[in-house]
Amino acid sequence: MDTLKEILTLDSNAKTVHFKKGKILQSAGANTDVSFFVKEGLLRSYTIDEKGKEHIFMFASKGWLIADIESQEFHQPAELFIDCLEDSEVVVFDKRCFKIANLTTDQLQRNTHLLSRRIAVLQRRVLMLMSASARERYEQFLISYPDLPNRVPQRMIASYLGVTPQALSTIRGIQARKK
Amino acid sequence: MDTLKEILTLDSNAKTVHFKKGKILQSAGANTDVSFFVKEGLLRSYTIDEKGKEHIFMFASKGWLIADIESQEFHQPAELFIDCLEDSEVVVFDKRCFKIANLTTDQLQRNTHLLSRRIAVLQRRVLMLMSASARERYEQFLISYPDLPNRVPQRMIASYLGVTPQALSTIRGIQARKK
DNA sequence: GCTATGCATTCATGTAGATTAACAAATTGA
DNA sequence: TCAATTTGTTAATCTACATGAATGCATAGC
Repeated sequence: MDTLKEILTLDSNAKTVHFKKGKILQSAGANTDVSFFVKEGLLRSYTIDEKGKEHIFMFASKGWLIADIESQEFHQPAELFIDCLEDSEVVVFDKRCFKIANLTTDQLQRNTHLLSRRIAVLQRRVLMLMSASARERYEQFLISYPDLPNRVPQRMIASYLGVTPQALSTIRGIQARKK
Repeated sequence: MDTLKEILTLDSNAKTVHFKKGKILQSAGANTDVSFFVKEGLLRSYTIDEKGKEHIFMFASKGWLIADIESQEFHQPAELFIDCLEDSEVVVFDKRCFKIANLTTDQLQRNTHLLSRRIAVLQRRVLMLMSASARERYEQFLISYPDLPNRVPQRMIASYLGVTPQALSTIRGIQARKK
């Protein structure tokens, strides 16, 4: 929970807030002046395309940061929605607290490491989306996030994987029959 | 070119090397103790899947860093190949130079910004792969990287987009006829 | 300069996964 | 507690894109 300690020391305005399941914390089109740190519970970020279809970009459980980094970096309105999949305790803090000049070297280093790991996860995600079949992506997902299938509806896992709920159901059916 | 200056002051072993087009700088399976900064020319990183098919992860032209961040972060053998698409001048430096304790705050901050932008680019890439058709991804690519079509063979653009060269050719044929 | 290899295009066919729909089971809410 | 909604499953059809193959051009190597 080092990240949490840092945030609290960095941004005196950061506050822990309790949100109910279903609460929308950020909507596409809004400005993106805050980020979220999950103390307890489960959040997700997602887009809605022109056809009204949801595409889940990431899940964030205990200990994770979640934010629309693309929009923050390019100073544009949010592209992602962020909402609660469970009742959650969330630290809401100003994204700029990571850019204040008087961060300690230690804090910046730890931050660098967090960002690098996020890049690593995204690198894998891109390569999987480009080269692996839906079944392979699902199997990899189960290994990477073994607790999520118990916590989120299957259709959201499908959305994260980039397939329809029907396709994922079929994959699971085939796998179950193989045993 | 601030990045270059930083690298040279940080890693006294960093050296500029000239490579010929086609030169492979890193192979999958090798250890990943170095990163590459492109002073001039064009590099790319890519995987080769079980069927022997290439999937281009990124292009790096003048001013870009390229490395297998996933493998570096998780201390695993490289998953990506890196090679030269043009005769190139490249600064080869130890990745650990970014982790040395005595970086200045300013250097770390600039590094943080570089990493954030990379995340931003990857976020967009993931969302595109999940929600956009091949044609839409191609049109977006032309906007984001207008110079690349003149510098790399079309089949590599197809590989970056996650489609076959034939599919991209068909898309271009349709677009040309529409005009 | 000529051959060989690689590249882009086009077409015929195959297929993973989307779409649509119908139904059963689980969850939610008054 | 019971109706209403959401979720997961299965199946029939459709479609974007893959695969494989043939052809014409460009490029590179000898």
